[in-house]
Amino acid sequence: MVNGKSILVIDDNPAILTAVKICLGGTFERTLTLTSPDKALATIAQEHPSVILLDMNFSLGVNSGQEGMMWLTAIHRRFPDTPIVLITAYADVRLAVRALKNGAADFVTKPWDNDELIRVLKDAIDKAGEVIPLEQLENEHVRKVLSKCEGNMKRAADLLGISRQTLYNKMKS
Amino acid sequence: MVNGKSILVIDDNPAILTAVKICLGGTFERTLTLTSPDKALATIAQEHPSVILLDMNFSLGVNSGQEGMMWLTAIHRRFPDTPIVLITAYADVRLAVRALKNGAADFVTKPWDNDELIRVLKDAIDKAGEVIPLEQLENEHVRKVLSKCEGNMKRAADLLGISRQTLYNKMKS
DNA sequence: TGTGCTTTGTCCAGATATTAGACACGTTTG
DNA sequence: CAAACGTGTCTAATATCTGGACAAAGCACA
Repeated sequence: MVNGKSILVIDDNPAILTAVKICLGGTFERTLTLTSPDKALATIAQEHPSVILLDMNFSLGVNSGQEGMMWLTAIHRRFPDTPIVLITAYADVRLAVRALKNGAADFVTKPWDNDELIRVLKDAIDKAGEVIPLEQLENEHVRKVLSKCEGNMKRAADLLGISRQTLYNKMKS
Repeated sequence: MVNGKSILVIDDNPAILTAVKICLGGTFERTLTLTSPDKALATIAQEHPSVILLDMNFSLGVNSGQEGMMWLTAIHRRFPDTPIVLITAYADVRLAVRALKNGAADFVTKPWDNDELIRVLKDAIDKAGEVIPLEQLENEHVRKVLSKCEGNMKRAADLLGISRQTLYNKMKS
């Protein structure tokens, strides 16, 4: 966990798994693979991969992506800190949108571009690693709510669950 | 602003504009339209629409969506509280992903389904209207960081920019 | 196995922030 | 106009945050 990044790739096609493994070998210290998401949760719990690359289409013939979406939500709920990048052969905008709304870090389509895949995975890890100081988070949220209330400090304070004076103080700084 | 929701539709095709206007007439109290995003910022500042429906492809022949993406970021930066739903004729997954990452509330493709469009727009408004109390936001963030630090409270407190004891207190509640 | 370094849980006392309440004043609204 | 509402400001009690300290526990590594 000190510095070497690891990745867990889940795809039911062993050929893809091999290809990805070779492609990512130079980037990640360890590349774990699974041909089925069944044991994904256990594997993640044990190995703590830095990022997960999850194929959306399992159970041959079912290409709606329901399967992958289900696993995405399951994994994301269990490990909200581990970024999940989805990959699918069926470029479906609606699916991609739904995936991102369900917590996916990114969404790429097959056939993929190696460099782009690596960039996407790195970005996902970087973004997941960022930690926003509490005060900054607070300030940003306060400003957002205040602007939504069109400057009405009383209402904003109310919505935020703090007193009006406290909101004053927070604005000064 | 009390209850009647308004929408601003930006599309360079007047026919689409008319179609959308009719489709949304029963849902929104006011439907504003623009055939070019040039005056979008001014219009938004003046009219405060509840949601914006923005077409991605202006300047005929340029279909990469760059134009729309530019306007998305510009509008989103200026009015972060106003949800922006993108619409495009060119179903491009990569574009959709980038749009969502750039702050779009949703992404739909032409031809659209009226009911779905209305649902998406309503969702966008609802989501934008939600206000999370400051304490809840704080707690969620603290727990996230703490789990990312694998329970190491000293490091978590450090990353959060608070003292270790304060983190203790926050955990108790 | 032992030695250092880090982390933990707990305490303290001073500094800072938050709170409810109050007040005069300006603005909105019916 | 009058009532209701928001603002800016103040106070005093309360709560929270902070740095510092301490022994004990955990861990890394020779």
